[in-house]
Amino acid sequence: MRIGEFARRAGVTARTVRYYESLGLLEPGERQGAGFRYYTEAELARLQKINDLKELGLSLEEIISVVPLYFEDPTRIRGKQKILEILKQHLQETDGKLAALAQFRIELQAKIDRIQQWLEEQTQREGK
Amino acid sequence: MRIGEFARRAGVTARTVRYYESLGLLEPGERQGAGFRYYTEAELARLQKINDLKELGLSLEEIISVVPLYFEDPTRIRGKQKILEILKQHLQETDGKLAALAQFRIELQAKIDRIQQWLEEQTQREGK
DNA sequence: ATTAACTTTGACGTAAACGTTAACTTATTC
DNA sequence: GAATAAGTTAACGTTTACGTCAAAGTTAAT
Repeated sequence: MRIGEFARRAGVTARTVRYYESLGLLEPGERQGAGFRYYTEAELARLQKINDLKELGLSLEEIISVVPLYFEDPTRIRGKQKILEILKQHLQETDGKLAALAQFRIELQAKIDRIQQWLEEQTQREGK
Repeated sequence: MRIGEFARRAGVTARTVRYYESLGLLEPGERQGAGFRYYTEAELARLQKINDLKELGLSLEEIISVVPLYFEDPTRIRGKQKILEILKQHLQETDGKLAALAQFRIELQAKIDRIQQWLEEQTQREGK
């Protein structure tokens, strides 16, 4: 498929796709005819995974180092020792974020409960 | 304390402090003498909470709406209904992120285990 | 053949979140 | 009192992640 359909199906713009290619996040799509890029379903899956990782708050630079793990045999990737270190660091950061987000959630819930309860008391006090 | 010490203790720069004040994230520090800002321990606590929320990936704009809840009686804050909606949305987004991060962690751990096991097999195969 | 839709590259613009610099004043230390 | 450190505002610079535009060409449908 061409870049417009590729981008649409992934929920991004063609500009984004060319930008990711320039970063090395996406392979240069196979060029045909007058230089048009053509993409495969496999490449679409990769772009969708990139989107997922972005949603997690990873920067594009971080995604560059992480995304190969989803589409290549990890044992065949170059520089495994280094990747192992990067992964462990990611894991540690992820654990920290999980804990912080869970705490944030508890605090949020408590405040929601408090405001909600107060509003209900106000409503009852108004005789409604 | 003055802005330099205030920033240092919070782990940010004076530029950041002035920027946050311009956004309304921080109260304008009390001015003395020739316009120097002076800050209190309470304001330091607020700045540290802002940092914590930033670490969670919230934008400064989002932090503006969330941070008052930590330092003011939620029932006394203006526009409670609206804040309740914002909080509920945050809670929903936080739950989504928690689930996604947990999944991401599982995937990361699995890949770490796989690479680690392969490396160990390599080492044993080398008779070392 | 015509036309609409799509593509290309390059480059400037935008937003968020500051960093850095300049010019000037004040506070602190010796 | 001099020297040094710290403070002020304003403004331009930087980075990340694109958006938008221009100019020109290609592809696909009719």
